[in-house]
Amino acid sequence: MGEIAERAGLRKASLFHHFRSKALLYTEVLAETLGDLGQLVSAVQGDAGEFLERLDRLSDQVTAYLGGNPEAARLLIRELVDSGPFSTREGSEIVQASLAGVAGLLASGMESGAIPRQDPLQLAWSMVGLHLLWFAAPHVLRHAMHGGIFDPENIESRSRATRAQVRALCGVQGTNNDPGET
Amino acid sequence: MGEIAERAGLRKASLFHHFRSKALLYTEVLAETLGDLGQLVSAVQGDAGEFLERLDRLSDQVTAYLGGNPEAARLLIRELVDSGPFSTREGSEIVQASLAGVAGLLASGMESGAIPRQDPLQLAWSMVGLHLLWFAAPHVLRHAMHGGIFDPENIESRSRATRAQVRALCGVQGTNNDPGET
DNA sequence: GTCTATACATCGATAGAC
DNA sequence: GTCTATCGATGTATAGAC
Repeated sequence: MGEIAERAGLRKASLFHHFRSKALLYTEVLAETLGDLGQLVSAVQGDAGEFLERLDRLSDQVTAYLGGNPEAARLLIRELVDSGPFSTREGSEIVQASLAGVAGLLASGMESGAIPRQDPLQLAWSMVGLHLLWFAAPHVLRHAMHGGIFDPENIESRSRATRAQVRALCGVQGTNNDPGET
Repeated sequence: MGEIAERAGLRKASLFHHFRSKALLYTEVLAETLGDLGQLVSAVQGDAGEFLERLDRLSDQVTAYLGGNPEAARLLIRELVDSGPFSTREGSEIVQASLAGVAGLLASGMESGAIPRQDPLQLAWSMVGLHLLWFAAPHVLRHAMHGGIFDPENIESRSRATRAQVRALCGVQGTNNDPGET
């Protein structure tokens, strides 16, 4: 809390005036991040159009969001692996709902024949991991990515790779190799 | 350190007799885990046989290891997303080497034509995420998996799904749906 | 090697002046 | 609303007896 206050340009006691506890501050930030991503899933679910197009759109938007909010992926992964307030309280339902949303989207793709039938939950969870972990470990990949993970050029490169990997993971054929599309 | 000492059946001061600092204890545990997994990769690299067979073997062995060591995946993910001692010191090279090992294995599969050409690093990292995150968030998936993630039956189920997902992620066709093999 | 006791620092949170 | 000052708890680590 001391460091947060310092970066915000005030003292620790003043920060406690705006957030009555550390847990409340944390919960507020996390809820916003989780809500943003959940909205991306909901939007794609309600959209019209081919399943694969919607899947690509979701991949792109998630990548853009995580790329534009460098703390988001780390924050989420830490909450998922540690048992934070969102896993013990009713916040757990939010996580479950988000995951079920992704699984439902994938299940609809299986029913329409766009992707092969498989366990939607395991597929959804692997997809979440695929998206999150890339942006959650900046220092591990900094050696290999010139300019760092959050460099706009590298985000664009990751966006293309993610789209292809998500399709491949779902079992869509012939789209794994980087297509010539710009 | 107090809780660790308690579980080990001695007092905190006695634990500090065996490990001179908390960081040294942590480093020792993490190095063992990282070494175990690195050895799995090295073994598969040196093996003979078809690429896809070796890839399946690696998937199975990694799943078995993570399933048999419930703290391993969480430990690794936390070290990767936080910047622990293994990211600032020369331990970073160990992580880089492990990742490069997986990337190298995948690159060899591309050269032999077993899988489509693509960025080996991005593919390797996504594969790492696919393996780790499943076993790193037990409480999130406990609702959906009866008996919990580490139930032997569920580990077996995850092993089949992982093998198929890894192949699919690499771009191998026609293996995504759970095959009839047992 | 293990213990009790304690030094020393940090952290979440509060009290009360301005 | 922000500040200084401080409480109380916790945590890493050490001292020294046994």
